[in-house]
This record gives sequence, structure tokens and C-alpha cells, in this order.
Amino acid sequence: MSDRYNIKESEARWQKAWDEQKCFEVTEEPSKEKYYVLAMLPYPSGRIHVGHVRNYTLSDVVARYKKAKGYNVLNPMGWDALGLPAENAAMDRNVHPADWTNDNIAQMKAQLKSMGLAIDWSREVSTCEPDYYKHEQKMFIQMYEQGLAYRKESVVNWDPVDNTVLANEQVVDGKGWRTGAPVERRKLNQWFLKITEYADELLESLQDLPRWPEKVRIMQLNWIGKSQGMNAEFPIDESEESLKIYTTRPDTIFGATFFAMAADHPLAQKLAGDKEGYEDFIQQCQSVGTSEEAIEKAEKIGFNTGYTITHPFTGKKLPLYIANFILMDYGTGAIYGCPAHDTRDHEFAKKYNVDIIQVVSSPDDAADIQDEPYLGPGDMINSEFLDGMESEDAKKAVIQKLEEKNLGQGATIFRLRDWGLSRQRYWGCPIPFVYRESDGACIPVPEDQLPVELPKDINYDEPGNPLDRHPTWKYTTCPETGEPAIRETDTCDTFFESSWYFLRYLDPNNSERGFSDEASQYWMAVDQYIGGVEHAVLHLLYSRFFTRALKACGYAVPDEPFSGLFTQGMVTHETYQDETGNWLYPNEIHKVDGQWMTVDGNKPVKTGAITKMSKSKKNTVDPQDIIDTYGADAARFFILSDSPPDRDLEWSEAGIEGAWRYANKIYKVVQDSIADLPQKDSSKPANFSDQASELRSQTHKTIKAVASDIEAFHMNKAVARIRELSNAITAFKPQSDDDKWASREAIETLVQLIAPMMPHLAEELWAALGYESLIANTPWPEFDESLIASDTLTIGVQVNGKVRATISLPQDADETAVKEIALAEPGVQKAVNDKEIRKFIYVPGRIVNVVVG
RNA sequence: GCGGAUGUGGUGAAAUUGGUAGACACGCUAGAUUUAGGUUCUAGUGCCGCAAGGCGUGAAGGUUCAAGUCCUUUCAUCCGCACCA
Repeated sequence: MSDRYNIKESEARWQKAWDEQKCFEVTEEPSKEKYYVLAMLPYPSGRIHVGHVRNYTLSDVVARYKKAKGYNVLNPMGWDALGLPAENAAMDRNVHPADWTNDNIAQMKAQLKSMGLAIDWSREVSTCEPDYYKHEQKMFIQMYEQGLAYRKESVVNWDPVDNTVLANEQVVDGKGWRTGAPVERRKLNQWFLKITEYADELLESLQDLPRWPEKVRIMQLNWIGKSQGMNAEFPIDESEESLKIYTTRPDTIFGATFFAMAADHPLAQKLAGDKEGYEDFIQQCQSVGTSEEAIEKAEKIGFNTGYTITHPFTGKKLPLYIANFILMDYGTGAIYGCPAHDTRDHEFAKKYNVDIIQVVSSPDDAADIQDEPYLGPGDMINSEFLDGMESEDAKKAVIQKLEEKNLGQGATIFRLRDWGLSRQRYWGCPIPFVYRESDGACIPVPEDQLPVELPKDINYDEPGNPLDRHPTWKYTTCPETGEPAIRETDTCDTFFESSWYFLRYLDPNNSERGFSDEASQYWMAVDQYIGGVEHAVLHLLYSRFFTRALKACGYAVPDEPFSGLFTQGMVTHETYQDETGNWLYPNEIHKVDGQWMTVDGNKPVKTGAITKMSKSKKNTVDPQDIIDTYGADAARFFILSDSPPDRDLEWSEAGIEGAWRYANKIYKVVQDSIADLPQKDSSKPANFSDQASELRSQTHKTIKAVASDIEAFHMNKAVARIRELSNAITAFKPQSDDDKWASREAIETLVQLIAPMMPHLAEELWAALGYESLIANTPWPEFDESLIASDTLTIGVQVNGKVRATISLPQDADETAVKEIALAEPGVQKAVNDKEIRKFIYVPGRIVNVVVG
């Protein structure tokens, strides 16, 4: 009898073996088909969380499976090492962001290694290293030279007490998270990348991404937000100025009852700056956050400028407002308001007693337009020359009319805005520009002076950006004239690093360029990208833009960086609070008599909503505890078996033990049967018992099913198939030595099928089965189609749609024969009774339905 | 507010094109074995009902011989929203 499976010893041993044999280190091999598996790189926050385990287990299964299928598989890993949390840690704990980050990387790398991932660690990349960001500084300058990077004024959240810029997540209820001071909006000169230049192409090319989830493509489509509409320009009465508006609903022009522009519209100050209450109103607008959500949800408020605009067709004078729900960044920053057919305009009109005129007829006559706007299409009414037209035709007619009058023209606009890159923070990639003091000229840092490295000696004693306060770093000379110059002290958005890291992996030792064209041409595009659905828009869109921008700068990269994408669901967990409302970690509570109590003091615990795991709510679980207790294989297997990977996973402690028991069971079953099995590679016998044939059939079916399940990311189903096979193996009693051959075939197959999921256990058993080479280097088993086909089939017999019996039929049974068999079933006879059979339906291979009545 | 998703037993979930709802597990119940215990094995387990049978995929309608799947309406929950990563 065998000893119990020693997880710790075994896992460490096989990880060492993979390392020593450099099992997963790859080079370009033009003769071999490549497969690039990419998992989204982690931010080194401290310790890995369950979301990481899920992500990297998935990529690992794909990598190991594809390797077994014969591909040259690249599966790299790195660290998205720049970002805000490092600076928060620096401020809270007085550590240097670099030290904090590098400590975290060391810890997390050890944790990932303990998962037994098939990663080529020789290609590890950390984005906070100057050797990484020097290349993107060069890229940035190249983009600038191509006209893809530029500077303009833009609004930030400003904390007036700390004198610092706040991220949206640092704004809580309109107040700074540290100071509690009401946040202001402030305009700064900032760098942008011209992603809008590619808006149409990024939209159109979504069609070329069939291996992306539909939902992600739709989200990007909506994000880019192409809309067909009309630009128009109307003179403002009693003024020299005129207002440029944009609308997607030119058909509703006769329903226009007011005009409105954004609070930061250049005309706002000009026309109303001296009006009473203007300053207060602007203040009010500025107290709303900069996020789209905050703006949309804020109460709709307006300020009447006192000016009017004459309606181009009716001649009526309509009031011109400044309104907080108009975005300067969208369209022209001004609209005409049609309250009858737009929700926001309606809300606004109700509040300021503006007329509501219906111009599109609604199919629901009862609905009162004064209570509810009508948003759909319909026939035009109250619209002079448009009356009776369909909305779509009316749109064209209005555009044509305004074009004739030289007041407007049809226009296509995008919701997508240019990518604001500047961050007023230390722990980011320095933007490689200097400003000459004499004339303010903006000069790129010459290539031979790159990288512009972050200074090490910084302090957080004062608020604000340490680079800006640094005594020496920012003072330099102009590379062109040698005159005094000041460095750009803003750093890059960290999405900049993550927009090209997958290229750096290809050639991590290249110190001249970020990567060579040869490496890119061999490995790109990424065949399978895997990561969180929360990145569906920003990161994935920025990366798609980045490859196009790099191509414009002369790099050999494909337009689309990721040909296949899989987005995993979030990992969620129940939340817990003590009596005073403090959040509690799951390991700070325990059950006493069926009630959750605090471990410390046995006080009652309130359980709350199941939400995405987050540190702020303390509903996190440290996967290391699980790996230490049950082993990496059990953790991986449980995560794969529990939920479909694209769905949210509610973490529970209960299921992991089942995976652990299963691993032990497999170990025991295989170990116990080895002595009695034929030797490996012994020749296939000719005769099998029926049970053995059955087992062989199931073995081959399982090979096929597991492969297609893995390829479709139905890992939970693959696990179910594997468990069915192992159940069949345990139930199987060989009748002869020939049958034992079938038994060995099934067991070897089982070990091969679990190898991508539980790689350590698989190696252990593969060795036990007599193989000297690693299972990690062993090809995927082949299945025999002839063993899969069955000559009988079992189908259900319904009477009036309810199943009353199941029958077995030969594959080729004709309808007459089927009818005879079906009607002879006692259950069917009982249900039919003496009622008349009105119809007999036989769908070959599927179902029989007898309709009586 | 806008956009995207999800809803099936006590729990996680399965279910080609509409065609045997609940595979595979977790948990639970009973029994057996062993151990100090975690284990292991056998049987059972959607709900109601003694049974026959009936009812069951968030809710309400509809189409169909047949609906978890298609259509309409509706409710609930979760995620993203441009300076978190």
C-alpha cells in the first residue's frame, strides 16, 4: 500500500525539476508554430490575491495544454510596478516607493512560484526599472514627432488643503480623502495622446476580433461612441458672438426651447461673467467631481445668461443657459435643448419652467409629454416642413435645410476623448521633455540622454509632487542651446507601461530598442490574452491604440495586439462588520452555534453584501494560506472546477477541501493499481470485455471533450469530465489481463488530462507509471474516433410534452419502428390511456413526442 | 445617469441548432470501517405528497407538438464610466 501523497515535498521537487530543465524557457523557433499566452501582469500590491490565482491558473492551463499540443508556447510574467499605492505607502509608512515595490515583487514572485506556473521567468519585466521605461520615453518622443502627442489645458481634481491633485478614487463624496476638504476643479497644462485620430479605425477593427468576447467589443464600441449628427452655428442675439452646437437629433429642432453650454465653455465667462450669481454657479459646477458618473448623476442646474438665440425656422427667441450637464469635451460643448425628446433636457425644463413641445409622435397616446420625454422614433408633428416625415428622414431634411442656409452641416463625432497622460506624481515614468526658461519652448530630451531617471532622494514631508519640489532634479539645461531649462515634472499614467509590456517580454534584454522587429514578427500577436473584465475598455483600448501608434513610428507590430481575449469574472466574497461598523477580515471571525462571531472577544458579526474582493472592505482571502495547507494543485483544481471562468466567483472555504481530497484519491488509485497493470508501452491486446470496451470508449470521449472544453475555456466542464472518467476507473473491475491494458490506458490518460490543471501531481504519477521524461514535455493524448461512436442511442419519450419513458434504439431505427417501441412503453401507455393519438413526432436522435387529446 | 452582464436545488453549477432540467461537485442524512480526530467506503438527497401523481429554471404574459433556451413586459443583484490598477 502506498503512503499518503506528500504535497509539499512533491510540489517543491517538481518545481525544481521544471526550473533545472528550463522547461518553459523558449526561443524563436521558426520551424515551430508559436503560441503566445499572456496573463495581465499584476500590480505588486503586497501579496497575491485570489483573482491572481484565478487569472494565472487559467493562463497556465492554456499554456501547458498548448505546449502538449505541440506549440512553441510563450507564457511570460512581469510587474506593473509604477502607481499610486506605492506613494500612499510611502506617505503612510515612510518607506521609499521603490523599496516598497521591490519588496512586494520579491514576495509575490515567491508566491507565484509556489503555484507551479509554466512561466518563462527569464523574461521577467518590471516596469519601474529605468531599463523598462527608457524605451517608452523614446516611444513617447517618437509619437510627439509624429504629431500623436501634444499638450493642452485640462481639468483635474484639486485638494485645496493638501495643494495636490487627486485621483477620482481619492475623491469621496466630493471631498479629498485625506483632508476632507471640498474638491475643486483646476485647469493644468497636460500631455495627451491622440487616440481620437484612430477612433474610426479602432471601431471598425473590432470586427476583426472574432476571438474577443462580444460584450467587450460592444463596450468598446459604446466607449468610442460614434454618432452621426449635425454641427450648427447660430448668432447670439445682441452680441457679436455665435454659438456652435452639436446634436444627434436634428429632427427635433422644432422642439428646441432653449440653448445651453458647458460651464467651462469659453463663451460662458465672456457672456455672463459679470452677471450676479455667476461665480456662485460656477463654484457649484466645480464642486461636482470630474467623473462622468458624478456629472451625470448630479442635479441638473443652469444659469440663465440673459442672452437669447433666434430659432432659425420659427424665429422665436430662445434663452441661452450655462448648464452643468453639458460636457465641454463632447461635441462642441453646447446644445439646443429639446425637453420633449431628451431625458436630461426634460428634467432641466421642468426645473426652470422651459416650454416642452412635442415634435415626434409617440405610439403611446396616453403618455403625457409634460411628465415623460419620448425618446423613440415616430412621425414628425408641430414641425412645419417636417410634419409627417419619419424621424430619420427629418434628420436629413433639417441638415439639408441648414446647409442651404449656411448655418450647419452633417457631422460625425466620437465620444472617445484623447488620452490624458500627465500625472502630478512621483512614482511614474518621467515625461521626457524640458522647458527652456527663456522662452518656454518645449524640447524633447535627446535619445542619448535617456532615460530620464527618477531621482532617488525624495521626501513626502510636504504634500504635492516630490519631483516638483526636488531641489536639483528639475533644473537642467536646454539640449539645443544650453540655456537653463526646467524638466517636465509630471509623470505618465501607468496605463502607458501596460500598453506595450507584451512587446518587451519578447526581447527583454534588448537595450537599444524596447524589442526587436524579428522577435515581434515571430511572436506577435498575442494568441490568448487573459485578464479581468474590469479592463474591458481602458487598458485594452489603449493597447490597441499603442500598437497602431508604434507602427506609425516605424516599429514592426501588428495593428491588433491581442487576437484572442478571455475576460475572467471577479472574485467576490461576503463582507463582515462588527457592532461598530468596522470591516472584518474573514479570518477574524468564526462560527459559534451557527452564528458568526469575532475571534477576538466573541462579539456579534453582521454579514453584508457579496462584493468584489477589496482591501477597503477587508473581504479578501490570502491564497497563500490555501496553497500552504492544501497545495497548489488543489487550489488550482478547485478554482477551475468551481465556476465558469467568465462568471464572478464567490469564494467559499468549503470547496477547496473537496479538491484536496480528490488529489489524494487520484494519487491513491493510481499508486494502488500500478503493480497490477501491464508495463508501459506494452502492445494493445485484441479482445476486451464489454466493460473494458465501455471504459475505452469513455477514455477516448474524455480526451476529446476535455480538449474542446479547455479550448472553449469551459474549465469547470473539463473538470467534470475528468471526474467522470476517474469515477469510471474506480468502478471498473478488469476481467482479464487484456482488460488491465484498458485500465492502464484509462489511468495514463487521466494523468495526462489533469496535467495542465494539477501539474505537480501529474508529474508524480507519470513518474510512478514508469516514465522518465517530464509530463510537461509529453504530447497531449490522441483519441480514436472509432471508439467514440456508439451504435445505440437513448432518447426520451414525451406524451404532451412530459417525459414518460426513455427508450434505447439502434442508430438507424426508422420512424415506424420507433413508434412501435415508444408506444409499447408502460409509462407511455398509461399516459396515453385510451385517448386519441393526434400526432406522433420523432426527431431522429433527439426526442419522441406523442400528442394526445 | 449611461454602458455591460447575471438570475436554474441548501450551495457552486451542467444542459449543440428549442428536444430526457439538475451532469460533476460542495453540503446534508443514514449506515459501515478505521483513527484521538481530519480520512475512507456504501446508500440517499429539486420541492410537495403515504402513494398515485403534481409542481418546478427571478416574476408575469406569449409563440410552439415541445421553452432554462425564442418574443414582450417586469423585478433584483453585480461590474465599468476616462487620474485605482
